[in-house]
Amino acid sequence: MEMEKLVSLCKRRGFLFQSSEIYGGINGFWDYGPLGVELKRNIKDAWWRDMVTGHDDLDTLPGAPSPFEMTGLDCTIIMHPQVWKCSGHYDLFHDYMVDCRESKGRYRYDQIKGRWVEAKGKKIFATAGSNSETPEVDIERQALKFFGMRSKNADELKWDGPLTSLTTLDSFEEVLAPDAKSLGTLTEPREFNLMFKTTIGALGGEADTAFLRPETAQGIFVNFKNVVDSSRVRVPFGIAQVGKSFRNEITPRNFTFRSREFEQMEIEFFCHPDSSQKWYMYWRDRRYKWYQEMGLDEKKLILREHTPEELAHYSIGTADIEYAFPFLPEGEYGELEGIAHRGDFDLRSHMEGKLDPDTKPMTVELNEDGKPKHRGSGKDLSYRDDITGERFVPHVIEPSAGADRATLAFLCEAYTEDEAPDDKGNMQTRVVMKFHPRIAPVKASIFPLVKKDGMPEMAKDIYRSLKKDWNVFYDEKGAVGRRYRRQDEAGTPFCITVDGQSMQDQTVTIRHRDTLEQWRVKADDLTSELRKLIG
RNA sequence: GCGGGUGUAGUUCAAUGGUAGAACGAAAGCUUCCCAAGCUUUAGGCGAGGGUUCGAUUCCCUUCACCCGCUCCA
Repeated sequence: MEMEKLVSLCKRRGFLFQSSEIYGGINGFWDYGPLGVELKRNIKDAWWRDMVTGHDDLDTLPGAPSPFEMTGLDCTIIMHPQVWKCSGHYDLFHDYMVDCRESKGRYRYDQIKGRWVEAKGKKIFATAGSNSETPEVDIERQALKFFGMRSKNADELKWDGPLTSLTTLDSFEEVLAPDAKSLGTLTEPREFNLMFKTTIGALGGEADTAFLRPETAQGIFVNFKNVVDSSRVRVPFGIAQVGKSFRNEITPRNFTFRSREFEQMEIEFFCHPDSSQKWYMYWRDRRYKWYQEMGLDEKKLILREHTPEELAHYSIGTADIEYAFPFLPEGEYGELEGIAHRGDFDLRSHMEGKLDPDTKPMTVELNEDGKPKHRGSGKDLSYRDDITGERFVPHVIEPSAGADRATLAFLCEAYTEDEAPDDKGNMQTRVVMKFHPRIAPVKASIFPLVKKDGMPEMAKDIYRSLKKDWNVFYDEKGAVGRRYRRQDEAGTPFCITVDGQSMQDQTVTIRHRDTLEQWRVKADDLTSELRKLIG
């Protein structure tokens, strides 16, 4: 499927529009149209229903180590700035980048490593980029190439000092960039603010700077104690939240896949440290299955465990659920959801001050004065098990899903072109959005076969009665075949048609979107029939 | 942020230094007893700003957006 066809259908049928389009659009922001808003809401509702309100607290679910509880939360987008300092976002999101004028490459300032080296009477700082697995080797190769030397003469290179970061240099004059052939091609470090800044108060100055949240998760962590104190939940339990987040992506790309304003569906699941590994595996497998149950093709979906090098050391595991989006090259997948084992990093950071993830066991990161770099709340966020009497800081499993990415995946998955006969029996290309009935924007469309003989009246009655339970649509205009095809493009799974026989025996036909099959049911049974079909 | 490409109606496209056409789609009506192509009618557009010119949708500059590659993706 070509992506342009889907993008054009989304615009044409009102799934997705570019934000602020009449002003020329704005990069990285997208609006959901009349059909899109229903689709996305259905996805979010299905998630909330399946994970939270529909959750059975009493029994042990298949694959789960024990029964558990689920509850919800809805917190603000703007939070106390200290939240982002302790979460680590403040430091991580203020990356300095340098660009190479020669290679056009861009590098994280602090991740370029290099060594001073002298040969042929010239001293340079040879470097390797952050993606280099063998920086020492790459740096030597760079140096040899620059000096025009062969590798057998490598011992003529006079190294001065150990591998060090570019950040230790005052000037880039003598720097040989990772992919450059000449010296001094790097620009000055420039700050990239990956968090959106805003100002609190009409007169706010620098001291009143706040941030739009880059993830919903932190709101759950900072409310952990509130939820425990107010809701009688016991570990293990999860807190779910759906809401907007904001990231100043450097390059928004691929339709809505990488947007600057986006919506997340996140769970923070709190459990005992001893059982966290099992819970991690439980959530990973359960969430993977969920996408398949909602209609994503198993063959286009992978569960990718992060390699040990990708993991934060405090994490036992992180897995991505990834989908083979059509805009990606063959064999590549895009992340829909990440399931991360986060240990006690977050709760402890909000208690004690931002932890240094590179220490083991983790200790609070200190500044030059030996004080915490970012102070925590000082509040006790540990949990006491009333039955065992044990007190501990729970470990956290975080299934973090992108609502917009899920919506995009379902749109891509649904887009189908097949062949259907026209009124003369000739086969015609038919565009069908094959959404799972649960997420289809419109559940059913009701038509009078022709606009006379009492059919519209009966069809309208049916429309009104079904409207109480579902988003249904009524259409009496034009040829019925045209009306069917219009609903196919909207992804409506069922079309109900009132015909001549209906006037005699009060039955109507139901037409299935994917099979084109039709069968008759009593008009009075439509609600129960649809309930069966939609699930 | 860099390089390349593209911006004309809701969509897909055409033409032109003298203010734009088509197809499909949409709307209204007619017809129609089951899968978009029957009839009539209607609405709708040169991404934005500036310049050159008597005159710019067309040429030039800037900008914005989209696509591809690089970069980035905590």
